[in-house]
Amino acid sequence: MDEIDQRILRELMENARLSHQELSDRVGLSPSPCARRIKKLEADGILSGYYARVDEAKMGFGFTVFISVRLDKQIDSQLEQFERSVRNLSEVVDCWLMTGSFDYLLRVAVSDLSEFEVFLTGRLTKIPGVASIESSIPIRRVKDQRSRLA
Amino acid sequence: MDEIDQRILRELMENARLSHQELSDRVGLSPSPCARRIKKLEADGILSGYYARVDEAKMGFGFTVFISVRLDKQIDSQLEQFERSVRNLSEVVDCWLMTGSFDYLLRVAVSDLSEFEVFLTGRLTKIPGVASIESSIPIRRVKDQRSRLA
DNA sequence: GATGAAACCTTCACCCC
DNA sequence: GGGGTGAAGGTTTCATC
Repeated sequence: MDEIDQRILRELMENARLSHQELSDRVGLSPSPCARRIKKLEADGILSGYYARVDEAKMGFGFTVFISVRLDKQIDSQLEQFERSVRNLSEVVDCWLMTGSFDYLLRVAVSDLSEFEVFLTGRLTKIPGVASIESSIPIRRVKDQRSRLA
Repeated sequence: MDEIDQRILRELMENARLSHQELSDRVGLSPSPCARRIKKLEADGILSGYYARVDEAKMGFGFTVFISVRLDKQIDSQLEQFERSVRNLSEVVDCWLMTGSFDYLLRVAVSDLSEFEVFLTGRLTKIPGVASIESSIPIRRVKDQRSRLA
């Protein structure tokens, strides 16, 4: 992992569709060593996938809410059930299990406040074991780097 | 935007490197109408980019911390200065401006607790106007869908 | 929405330092 | 060990139906 690998990662993080030829221009190498390095980064699991970004606002889900959830019991079976439910809820785009009070932190994408209410009362609070919920509404995203490089 | 467009988006969200041929097999179309639909989705801004994912743990930044930051004054110039600083801090991978108490919510990726301390005391608290900081440490990511489709 | 031809890109063996 | 070259095979693109 040298300076050139770093530059390759930086370029691909911004544009995964760059051809080896264009990439090789930008990092100062010819296409085939470039391709070889990419193959190695993939084999090592450092490059762990390529994905398209879909604009949430354009899809009609431009209203984001962060939700902290506490369960009434922190037993395995209840965590598993909650996590299974959350994975099946299309509104939940991100979810972390937190230390401390054994909360979950969720990022939810909906169309507006009224759809959020439907989600909250009709879906999230229906999951067994959900004890309390706290919502925070963001104004805008300031930075979205997706993962750290250096 | 019909069922086939949805399926194209779903496939590309999982694997942006799919060739038009393979994609066309999966959605039940031949390659060129497939390519035309992708072009249109890109032109409409629905497909807003293609990104490589870099494994944070493999890069040595497997320790994630969420931080809530409050500024002492919520005036424009101070928000701007804070946001400029945050964009320049490589440890900060995600940042949202929140409603309510005009906090920022940050996701920070570091190697371990000691690097986190360096970041906290050496960088974040050095930004002018930072009044209070609250850290939360996640155990693991339960869901990472990146954006909502349906 | 499908077909097919031209242009382009990726891949790999091989050579070089 | 790592970088360059070139040819074969596959992919994207576009006019056309």
